[in-house]
Amino acid sequence: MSHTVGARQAQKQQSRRALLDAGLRLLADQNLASLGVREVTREAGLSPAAFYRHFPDLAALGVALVEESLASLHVMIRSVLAEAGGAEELIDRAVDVIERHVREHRAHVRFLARERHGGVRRVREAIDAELGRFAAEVGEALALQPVSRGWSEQDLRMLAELYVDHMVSTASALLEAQESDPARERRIAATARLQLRLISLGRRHWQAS
Amino acid sequence: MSHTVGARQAQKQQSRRALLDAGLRLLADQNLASLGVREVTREAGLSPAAFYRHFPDLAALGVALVEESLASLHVMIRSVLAEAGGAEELIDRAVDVIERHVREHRAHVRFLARERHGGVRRVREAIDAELGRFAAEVGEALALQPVSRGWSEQDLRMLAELYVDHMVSTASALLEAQESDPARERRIAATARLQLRLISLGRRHWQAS
DNA sequence: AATCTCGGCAAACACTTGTTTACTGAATGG
DNA sequence: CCATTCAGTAAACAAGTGTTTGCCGAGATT
Repeated sequence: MSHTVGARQAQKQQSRRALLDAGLRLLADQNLASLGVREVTREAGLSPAAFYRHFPDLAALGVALVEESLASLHVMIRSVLAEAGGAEELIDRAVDVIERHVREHRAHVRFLARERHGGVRRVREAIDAELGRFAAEVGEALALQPVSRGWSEQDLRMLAELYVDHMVSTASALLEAQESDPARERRIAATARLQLRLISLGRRHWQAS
Repeated sequence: MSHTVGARQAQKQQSRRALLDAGLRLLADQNLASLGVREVTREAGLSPAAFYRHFPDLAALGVALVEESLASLHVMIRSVLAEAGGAEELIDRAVDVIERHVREHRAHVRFLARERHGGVRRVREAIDAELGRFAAEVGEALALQPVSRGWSEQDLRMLAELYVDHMVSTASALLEAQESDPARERRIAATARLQLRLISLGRRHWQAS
């Protein structure tokens, strides 16, 4: 009758969260490949054996973190694409959203940047499968914009990938900037805006060349 | 009288090379942070203690690898910038050179991609200090091109960074493509060319907007 | 109320780890 | 040719590792 899932399951979820959080915390200055089961359980306040009640592997924990991290990223992307408007406002809004996202999900973003080319194959694959899906989504959104009239499927895809790659680069750069120099952060954001403006300029003259 | 540096030093250099090569080999599917001294020396055919005759740290070995990797990258960049020509030929040449570079220095490129956001601070810093220097160098080269007449310092810098980031993204993508799908490699190269063309288009209309 | 499920624990397994030690023996230099 | 330098070694150190085992005791189920 209650909408809760049972105290049993709730406690299990709590432990699972503790493990994920502990992992995320430790991965702030470490690689997934160099993480240890004992290390994680110690940080989470559980016994080593408890880990195996939740994940078979550390790689599995990594994949779970990928899903989490990309869920929030997904929300972010949609919120940028949803609002229509002139190119300039869209650019400003996109950069603002990225900036805020990095600030509010620092751990997740760092995790993605670090493990995207990291040493654990399954995690790597999970990440760029999902980034590919992002590009597809961005591509569909671009297709709806009037500027894209007459663009081929391939052209749209390459533009979408350019945007996604640019977003990733910018996020990575912001990550390191935000925790040291606050002025550096503004400089990076400004650069990103200029770059997006240049791309948008190229876009307007595509095929008209 | 002989131009050799002495059998003594030569043997030491040989061991050092063995360590670097062993490290590079192991880092093909591992992170620097998860690498072990014993692991490296075992792979190199030396005793564990021998390692400390060459490096104080594994991080130091990492930094040495960064220097190696970026030396070859540096040569590559110069070879792209040296040849003048129309925008189209320049783009084709740039992509070709990147493609070849990734094929011929797979281990180095993978190392850079992996450790750029990896878990070892000193290595991370070494890498992006050097990438910053690249951007500066590219910026200077761009300034000499006629298309850049009237561009501010800041604009040149942001364009250079856009190019460098794009190069890094492309190289990373090629890395994974080359060792699986050969058709995928061509698709990535084609996409990169399109993206560079779009950027170059934006460049021509900058400030003329 | 009795039974079952199952998340968590402590302990034990057999290794692997980084680093220091005292040493050996070949190239070096006077 | 004798003394020195020094790259490389084997052995030992304490400390950490992943994973399995049997067990407990609190929810869940009947």
